[in-house]
Amino acid sequence: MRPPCLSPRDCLRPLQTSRPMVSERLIFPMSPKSDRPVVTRFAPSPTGYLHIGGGRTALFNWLYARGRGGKFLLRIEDTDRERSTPEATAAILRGLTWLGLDWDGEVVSQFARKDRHAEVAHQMLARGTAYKCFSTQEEIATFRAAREAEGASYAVFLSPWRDADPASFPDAPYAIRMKAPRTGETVIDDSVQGRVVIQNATLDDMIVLRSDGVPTYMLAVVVDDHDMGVTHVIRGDDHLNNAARQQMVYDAMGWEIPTWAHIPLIHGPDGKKLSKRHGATGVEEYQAMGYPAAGMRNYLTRLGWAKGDAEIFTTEQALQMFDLEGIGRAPARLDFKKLENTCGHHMAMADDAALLHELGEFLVSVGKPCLTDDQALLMKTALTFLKKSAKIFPDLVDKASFLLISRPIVPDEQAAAALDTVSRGILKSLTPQLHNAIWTKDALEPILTRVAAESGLGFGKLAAPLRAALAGRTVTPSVYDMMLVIGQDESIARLTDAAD
RNA sequence: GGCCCGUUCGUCUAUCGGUUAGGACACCUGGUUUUCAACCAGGUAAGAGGGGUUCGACUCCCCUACGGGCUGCCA
Repeated sequence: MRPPCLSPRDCLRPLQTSRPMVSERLIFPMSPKSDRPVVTRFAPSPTGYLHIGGGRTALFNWLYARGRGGKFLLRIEDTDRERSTPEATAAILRGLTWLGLDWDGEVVSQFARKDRHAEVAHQMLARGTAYKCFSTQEEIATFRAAREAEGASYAVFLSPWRDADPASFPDAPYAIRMKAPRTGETVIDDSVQGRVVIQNATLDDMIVLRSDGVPTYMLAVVVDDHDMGVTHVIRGDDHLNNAARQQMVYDAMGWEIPTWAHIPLIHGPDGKKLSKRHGATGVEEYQAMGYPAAGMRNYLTRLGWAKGDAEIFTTEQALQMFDLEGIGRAPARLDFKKLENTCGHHMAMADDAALLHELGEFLVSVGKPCLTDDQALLMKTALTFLKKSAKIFPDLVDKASFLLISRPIVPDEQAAAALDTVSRGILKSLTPQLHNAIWTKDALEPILTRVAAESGLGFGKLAAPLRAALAGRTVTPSVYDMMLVIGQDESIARLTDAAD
């Protein structure tokens, strides 16, 4: 995977549009969009962090494009200067990177393209598909209030300037409004929602360029998506209604409409819109909670999408399977139990070296000390069995505590109880027999079994003090596994410590 | 208020007019075991409600209820 650039400052460059305004129609001369390579994009606003729902939207876009040999682009919708921050952009890039979603080309700054947006607004003016509107916000408010007073069920603002004679134009600031069709209907042919029909009468002439010359979001998305060659717009269904107005811009400019795919939002466990009170909403919080990225991807892919009974799959398999047809239309709820279970499968499937590496990243992300070289070595060996039962990283660290601690081992309350006088005596008789033992499970097993039998105990009774001595606690991995990992000398030393 | 979208086990979902409505998570029971897990086997559990259409509806249509979204010179 290509290392994505991490400095937002370096990344935010305007999209290279070498094509002059006259050549829009020539960008994809003859080929219908179905023949073109897929281009998708993720376009977050840098107002906070990467929301888990945004992460899933990005994932869907990434899977769809990459699974088809297409491109996945990233655009930061930073036109709201008040709310956009470079820190938020950095957080979004970090979140995507952690999820393993790499993007093609440079990150596009929407704000940096404002001149291009304004240019298109003026083109619309020239084409007669937009007009100058001199109405003030007060006039608009008055208009709406009047209509509502008349009992209108909805108040679509009708600008008096729509068909006004240019000779009557005052010398005043104006906004550019799209001249939207007043009658008929706009049909959104959506790959997820199906055929959605919007009555044009319910839509007003939206502003494409504000009176201060700043383009609006509605115009900017369309221009950017077009210029970036986006073929498939996969985004939250909160944009479904917007799609109708945006489609009008495509029509006004004679541009080819992309394939729409409006996916449902993610809800919290209680079915309400996912918010802070449900706990984690930011992707990075999930990283800090210790969910492995591969498990996270798998879970998020299955949340709102399905292909038969497929539940646990690798990213490569997801790339193969993912399609728009499998996306559901109802919002899905986050289920932490299932997330954890999915992560457990991925933990068990993971390559040891890769897992060790990701564990290191997890420790860094939560500000815990990195493993020492010695610990890492032991961990690498222990991973072969630890990963089978651990689900998330904190789980893994906890199960590995026996190799992270060092002598003298301080037993916890239960461990101390297990190391009573009788048990210590048994350990005392066991230790000498280990000095010359061959350090394999096959060789150790008969020794421990014999000692247990000689003490008149079942092996289970011997295991308790062994755990206490080796790990300082009573809940641990198998005693053989632990002894093999920490080695003969260390094992004997710990047993000797405990026996005294 | 208006418009748009949605509604299958507790949760994620399969089904694309005819199925004993399937799988996964969770839960319960049993097994295995060296503790906790993990693992294995089994079980409980669903078409929001009401009308149509049809020989036959979870599936198609309408209404209601509930949830969500949009309705800005925000994105």
